[in-house]
Amino acid sequence: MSIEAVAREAGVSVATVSRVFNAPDLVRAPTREKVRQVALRLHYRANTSAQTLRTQRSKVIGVVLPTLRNPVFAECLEGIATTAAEHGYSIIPATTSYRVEDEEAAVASLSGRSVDGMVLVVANPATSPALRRLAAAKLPYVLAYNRHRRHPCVSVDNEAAVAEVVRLLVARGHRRIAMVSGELAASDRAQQRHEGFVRAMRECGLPDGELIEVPFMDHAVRHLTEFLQRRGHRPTALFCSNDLLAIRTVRAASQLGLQVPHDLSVVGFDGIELGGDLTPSLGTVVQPNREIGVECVRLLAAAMQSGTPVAASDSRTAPHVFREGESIGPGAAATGAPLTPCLSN
Amino acid sequence: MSIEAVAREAGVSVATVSRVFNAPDLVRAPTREKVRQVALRLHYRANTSAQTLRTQRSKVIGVVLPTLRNPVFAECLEGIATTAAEHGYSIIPATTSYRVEDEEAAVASLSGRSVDGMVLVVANPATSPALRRLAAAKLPYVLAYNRHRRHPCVSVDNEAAVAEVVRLLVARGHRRIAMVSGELAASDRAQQRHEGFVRAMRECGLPDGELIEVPFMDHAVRHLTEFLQRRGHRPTALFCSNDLLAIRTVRAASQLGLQVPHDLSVVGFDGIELGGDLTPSLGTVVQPNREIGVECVRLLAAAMQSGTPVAASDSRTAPHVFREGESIGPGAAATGAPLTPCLSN
DNA sequence: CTGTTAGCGCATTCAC
DNA sequence: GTGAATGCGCTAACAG
Repeated sequence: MSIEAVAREAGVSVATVSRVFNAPDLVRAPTREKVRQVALRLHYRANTSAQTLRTQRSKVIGVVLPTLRNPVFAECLEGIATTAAEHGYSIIPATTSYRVEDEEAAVASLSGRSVDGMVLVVANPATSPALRRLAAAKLPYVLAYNRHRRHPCVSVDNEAAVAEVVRLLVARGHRRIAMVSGELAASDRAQQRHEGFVRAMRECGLPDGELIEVPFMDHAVRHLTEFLQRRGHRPTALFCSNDLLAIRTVRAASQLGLQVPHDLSVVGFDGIELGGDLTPSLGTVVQPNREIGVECVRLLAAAMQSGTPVAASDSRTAPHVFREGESIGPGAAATGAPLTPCLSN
Repeated sequence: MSIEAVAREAGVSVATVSRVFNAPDLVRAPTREKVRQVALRLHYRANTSAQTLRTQRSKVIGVVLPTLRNPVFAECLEGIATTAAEHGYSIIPATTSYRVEDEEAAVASLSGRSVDGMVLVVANPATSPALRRLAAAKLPYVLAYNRHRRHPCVSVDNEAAVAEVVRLLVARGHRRIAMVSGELAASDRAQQRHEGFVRAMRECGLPDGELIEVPFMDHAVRHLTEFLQRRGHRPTALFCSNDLLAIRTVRAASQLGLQVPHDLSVVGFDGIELGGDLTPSLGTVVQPNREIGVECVRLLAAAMQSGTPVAASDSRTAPHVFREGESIGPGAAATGAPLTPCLSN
């Protein structure tokens, strides 16, 4: 089942067989058909390693992401995989568990696999050593979810999205709004969303919104339960930096006997598919997770085609949409207080 | 950064450089160190394609699964990826969207990538043409979640697990129990779980449990809503063939004003991580999804090491555990009716 | 212990 | 249009 076997069986040279698959036009139709037939009969499949070695192009895209346990990334990877396949690429995923050192290791490992390009979700593009390496290796790459002016990124406008959420909550009468987040230091997304939150609260003339930082996802429920218990003058709405956190926030509330949304409104961010099927359904900022993956691959494919790296200026801002959900109710402060100016936006 | 460059720079032959990385013991310590240092300085990374071409082993495991949008498979893939990495393998995943023809395509594509082995989740091992090919190609493979005596599988005992669920529901007073499933024809798991359901109901002396078949996951909620509405004498408990379905069942109930678990108990199957954080938390049969992936890779690694295919007799039954959840309440029929014999098991 | 050498399977000049 | 020959980078004999 090597090219040579096919050549022999078809009574032509290996070069001709190669041409039949890589440049059919250069081969006379009868010869071409003959070869194709023989190849089919012998179940011939070109050896990818040999092709890669010879052409120096592997037709493989490396994918680095934090974890598949967060549906956001699983959905995105699905988009990446599908689109890559459409373009004739395979993918090799590697997960980092949010560990920066693992980002480097993953990039190194994938480079060794001589991938043609990479899609990655890093903790923070500004400080990622993995990215320096990539750039140095002149390997085309695109970041997903990250957002940085010096790197090619596909992501939503986190700050704008959060601002919309805050305005919406305010419009519904909420005044005491707090934000729930994982460690801010852990990712640029968390920082940007928090940034947007702080700014939007200010613009709405509200006191600085409190930040509830949950260090470990595993302890989120306990952490949040304690917070909600401790606070005397409880927030009427919690904006969560991601859907997984939002789901846990709902649980924490319920464990204290608080009804969502009656006693507490909860908003998420990410738009994981499950969210809409939950009870109460999760109000959230929906990112087009699958499409983000798709777009990353498209950019990458174009770059790999032309042999040029993807430029930072090729970055795309993916559209986000707010999805209404039953987890959001009217604020207790529906006292007819005057609407703040920011609502006119 | 080829092996030759390193050899030249270190003043040794390429063979020595190769040995330093593949059989260090064969090289005198000083030489070894010298080479290592040079390699490090030159950022040398062995070219995987060349290695593959030469050794005929790619150190890659192909993974075929239905979708990453079901957390079950995402969790499993995470286990596969991690364990593969520990064994020095990369993975190339391919998704089939539950389409049998895509299973074949995926296997073909991965074979072309000359993977050393494969982990797959197929619709039905008994009828899968993809598996025939694999066996013919003498490529070692392991099935995850599938269960078939003629193939090496890692899976839980679906029938036994379902029987436990039924008994538990009966013990809590439920008598009218129905099962919710996707298309039975779509997978052996669905069939086995249904099989177990029917048998357990019978063993408990209950009338044949009704089956609610939901053809498309997307319409699950609507479908279930209609069912619950239509039925006069409604079941008091619904056993769902998987967690995604269970979540949607809860939603359908809630849309009709039914309280879970007060008016209806819902049990799932799969044990996706999210389930425990939902409100109400999801009672379900927990499969060790990550571990299933881990075990598949272990079996595969052993086989690839020894050059022998994985035998059907190497199949493992992964332990399942029932996770209690708030979605399960007492049956309305807590009338003090005598417990059925099957409860003594 | 180390060096020389022959392919692994293929794409791609360069002749014809 | 087609064939012969070269080498991609590496490992595994085999020689020394």
